[in-house]
Amino acid sequence: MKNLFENISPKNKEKLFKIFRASTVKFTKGLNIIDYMDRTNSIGIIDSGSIDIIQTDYDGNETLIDELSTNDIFGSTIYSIVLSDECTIVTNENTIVTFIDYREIENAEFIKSDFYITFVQNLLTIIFEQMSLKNKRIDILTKKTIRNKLLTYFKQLSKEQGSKSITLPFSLSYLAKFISVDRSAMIRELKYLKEEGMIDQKAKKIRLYY
Amino acid sequence: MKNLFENISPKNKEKLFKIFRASTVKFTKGLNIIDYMDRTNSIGIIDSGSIDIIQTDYDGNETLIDELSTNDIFGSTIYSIVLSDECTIVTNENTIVTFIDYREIENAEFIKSDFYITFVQNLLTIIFEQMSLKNKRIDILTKKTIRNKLLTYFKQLSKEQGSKSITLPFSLSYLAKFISVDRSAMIRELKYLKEEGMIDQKAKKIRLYY
DNA sequence: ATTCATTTGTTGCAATTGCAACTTTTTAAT
DNA sequence: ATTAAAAAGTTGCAATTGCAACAAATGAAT
Repeated sequence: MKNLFENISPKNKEKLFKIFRASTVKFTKGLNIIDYMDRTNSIGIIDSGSIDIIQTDYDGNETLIDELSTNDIFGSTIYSIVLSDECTIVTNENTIVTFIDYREIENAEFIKSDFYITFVQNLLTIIFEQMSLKNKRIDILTKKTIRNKLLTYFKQLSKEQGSKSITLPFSLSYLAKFISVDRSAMIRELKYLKEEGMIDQKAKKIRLYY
Repeated sequence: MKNLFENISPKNKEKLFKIFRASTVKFTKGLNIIDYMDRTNSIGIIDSGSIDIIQTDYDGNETLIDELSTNDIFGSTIYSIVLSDECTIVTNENTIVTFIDYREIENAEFIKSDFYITFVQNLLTIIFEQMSLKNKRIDILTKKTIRNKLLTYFKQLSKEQGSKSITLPFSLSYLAKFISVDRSAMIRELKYLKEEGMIDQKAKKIRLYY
């Protein structure tokens, strides 16, 4: 996976930081990042660690909007919901984030240097990757039954891993959140799939027979 | 909404077309676009009209993966599914598409001109918009009941339109597809919401009371 | 080694949903 | 104005799902 500053020397990285008013910040676990962000014009890219984006309703209910990890991008332009008042961005662990000022990408008429272009290209690559991930998730979420959601996800993994034997990148509990279904109902459905001989599954190892 | 060639003169637009091996193609209704695309490295941006992305399963079932319209972007980088063999991209109406060769964005070391940067900035803006749209849709799709999907969508619209009285941008039938639920079940749920006094709804006009 | 937390697995039950098969209304096309 | 084609709306019913309330297993931390 591409890094935002791939193929850019430390010296030029520093220049870019100045141009984009960028900063890399290390957060400890459990912090609310949102105060560190310029509320309207900055985007954050996670270098390492992970964060939760949580929305608090008018009636106090908390909804987990998204869980982000390495290379994920967040900011008002991307999550229009996010920077409204009812939103919290919390680190799940020690997390390093790079913030850049989005306006400077838009208004950088003066920059015609190689590293600027490299940077923008890197950014584009990361964003395309993100788009692809979101499309894949939508592909799953639009399926109407738990069974079809699971099968769609397994198919995606199988394609990525180039095999009918796949390994889940996360726990079953997390999978249930990812495909947005009740965990116990999902495990019940997995059982049915096993009984019908569609799959073999033991912990994170799954073999597809379809 | 921003156009890909916003603030770029016709002359420079032509130069960009050469650099990116771009072409703008007019398609009549019902055509399969996919043959016009370089299978691996080109992305298409819809200037006007609309297309369906359809996946055909191993057993012949057709699934509508996405319906795209003005400013939407498609291509192997974005829909990893798309350019596999089982995929068709069909125009719903007369449609104009601009294809650009993605490699040239990545390898354009030689270009340091203003219009190049403007172009990349426009592209970034469009992609950020797209990301935001996808996040919003995911926000809806992750809700577990039809009711919550509807309320989430209405809330989004209400925010965009700055009012508790909103106008749907498309038909109810399309809305059902968009939030991925059975149409008749959705209309039933709308009825309940009306009966409970949560909303008023007549055709595409909806008033929220929550 | 033991404790605590997380993850996995199970099941009954009520609520929600999709599906099918309709009718009615609205919109578009000649 | 007439016809055709979408869109909207209705309802019964079976299947799927979420929820709650558990028990068991696994993993991490001291």
